Amino acid sequence: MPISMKDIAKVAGVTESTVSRALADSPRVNPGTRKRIQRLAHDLGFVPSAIARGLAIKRTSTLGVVIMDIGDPFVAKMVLSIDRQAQPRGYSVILSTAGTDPEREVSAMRLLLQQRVDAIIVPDPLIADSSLSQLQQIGVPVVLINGKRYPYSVGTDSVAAGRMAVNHLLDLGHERIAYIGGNRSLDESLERQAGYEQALAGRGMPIDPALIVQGDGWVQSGERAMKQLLDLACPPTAVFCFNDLTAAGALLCAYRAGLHVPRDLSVVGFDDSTASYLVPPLTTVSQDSEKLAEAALQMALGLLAGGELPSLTTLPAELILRESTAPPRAGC
Amino acid sequence: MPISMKDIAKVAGVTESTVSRALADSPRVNPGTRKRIQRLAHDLGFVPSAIARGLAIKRTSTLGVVIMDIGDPFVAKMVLSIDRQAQPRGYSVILSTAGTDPEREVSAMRLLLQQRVDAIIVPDPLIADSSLSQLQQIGVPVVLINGKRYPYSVGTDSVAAGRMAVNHLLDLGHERIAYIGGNRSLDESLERQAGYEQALAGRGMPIDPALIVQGDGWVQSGERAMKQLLDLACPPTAVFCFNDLTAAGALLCAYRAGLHVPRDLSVVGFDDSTASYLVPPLTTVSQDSEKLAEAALQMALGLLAGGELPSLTTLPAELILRESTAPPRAGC
DNA sequence: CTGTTAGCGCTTTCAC
DNA sequence: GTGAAAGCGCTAACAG
Repeated sequence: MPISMKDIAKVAGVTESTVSRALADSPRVNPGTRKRIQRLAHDLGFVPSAIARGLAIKRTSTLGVVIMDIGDPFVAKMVLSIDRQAQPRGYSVILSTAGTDPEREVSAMRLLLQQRVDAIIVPDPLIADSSLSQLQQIGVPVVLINGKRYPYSVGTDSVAAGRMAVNHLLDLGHERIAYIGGNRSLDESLERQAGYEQALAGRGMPIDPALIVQGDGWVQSGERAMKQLLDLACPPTAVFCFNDLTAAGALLCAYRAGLHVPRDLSVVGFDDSTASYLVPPLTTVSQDSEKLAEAALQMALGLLAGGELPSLTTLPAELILRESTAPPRAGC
Repeated sequence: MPISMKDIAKVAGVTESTVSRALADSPRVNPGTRKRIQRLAHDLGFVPSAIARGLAIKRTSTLGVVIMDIGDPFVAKMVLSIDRQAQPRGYSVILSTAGTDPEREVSAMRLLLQQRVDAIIVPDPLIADSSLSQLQQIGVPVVLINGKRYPYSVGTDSVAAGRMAVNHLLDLGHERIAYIGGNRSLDESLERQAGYEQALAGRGMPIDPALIVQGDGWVQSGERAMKQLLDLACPPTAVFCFNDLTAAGALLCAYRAGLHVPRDLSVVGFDDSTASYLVPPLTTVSQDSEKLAEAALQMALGLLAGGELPSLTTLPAELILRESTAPPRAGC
């Protein structure tokens, strides 16, 4: 069994409270004894019990993160970023995977509540509208990342991001630009699509429904969707994808069709999760996971402290130009 | 404040212990009252405090996972798998990122100990030899994934895996096969390299030091290493890479050099983390993260229960044939 | 079957 | 500057 403050107290010939104070660097303890106790604690290999402390002060310095367990690289990146941001603030991250069932997202939170996490962060939530209201009653602050239907959320400005991506393609001279959506985080997909439509509208270009096809955020669906697009009488010369995985699928489809990217087809992804690994390296819209994590944390801790409600925080996205986009070769 | 057993007890007109028993489905309580209390607890929205429970029984049903925070997709996959395996066993996962500094790996563990995790799992450890001994003294079971220098570890049989990968290339008729290593998990890289050498030796082929080049496990290093190999007077016709990221770099390099994979160059990766997204889809050695996680958990929980020391568990790897390997086109 | 009591390891008034 | 005492929410003997 690990040694406790009581043990230290005994050895130091003081009482437990003094040890507690000394270890907390309280000014209300003689500097001499403080030093002595701290040394002693160190020498004895004392490891304070965060859970006992948590019980006593009713805060655990612990953060819950809920994800569906699908291996979305962007989500993985977010988790790591959240942890990296939490650590210096003295917070530990407890993970809870929910699977793809939206119902389970709430039960995953319940698990975290048992651990008495101080707050909960949910990247790319799949939350049903019906559950949204519950979040407020849950007892601890809940902050969503990219879940704009909920008051407390931080997210990328996906509409602007979509516009930016498509404007880039328009600037290159493309006239038939497709969008492959994803249902992974439906709101997000719709926003990106809105940006797509706005960009086209901005140039007075028509929106061809045949050029909008839904995938599910995975490679395979991207491949399938792209195939469908290429089979069109007048196929697109460029495609904007819901995320990098979808774009990877599009790339693969082009490869199999013997098309060269970007010469014959331009593709742009989203997330910058996997984009730089691909051949060719993918032009993509980058969401800064580090900044998102930081904003989410600040909001969560702000809510904890009972601060003013900053409500929704929106971060800009950045278009990363790589090698998957170029001027179109030919119209149809 | 969340409601407690005491609250329930008051409402139910019984004592706290009865509530505790009822909620634990203890047989030592009247089925009638048990039911009643359980309903009551549910209706009151009772969320048991895992930390109080942990304090009392000295087990938290909590698992620590230490990773360096680099975004290795394989590690991310492992974390998710561990969590997925832990959940049904009633365990929660607490994450602790250590950065790339091996020293911090141990301090990350100290953090987890504060949370009184029941056991610690470390995927792809970077642990210095000097720290290894400390792990045993840490007070809770520590099991490493792919860290064979430590008694308690589970891992892929990387030597066999390397052999398998290279034998595949040999079977295709390749005679100049390179290995691009990684320092990410050095032991692992050396084992994979050993497998490479054994396979060559098995066919009576010489080992050309010029064909072995070290990377660092990242895409860029793979690209750089591949370039170096292609610049050889007599370049390899196939390359076996430390991991998929390295292989992605090799792919990229080939692309830039105008080489077609697999026609002009065969490449095989390792991990199956990112392999299926690539163009062309990568032939790779798959480590089953789910099985690794399961084995690690079993070992950890076994140690916790004071069971027999299963010591090192080795799992087989599987070669996944995709589209990045083919017979060589020409010798040099 | 249920209540009483003590205690897990720490913090925090309130006195001295 | 330090000690004594109570309590955080739960479990676990030990009685009855």
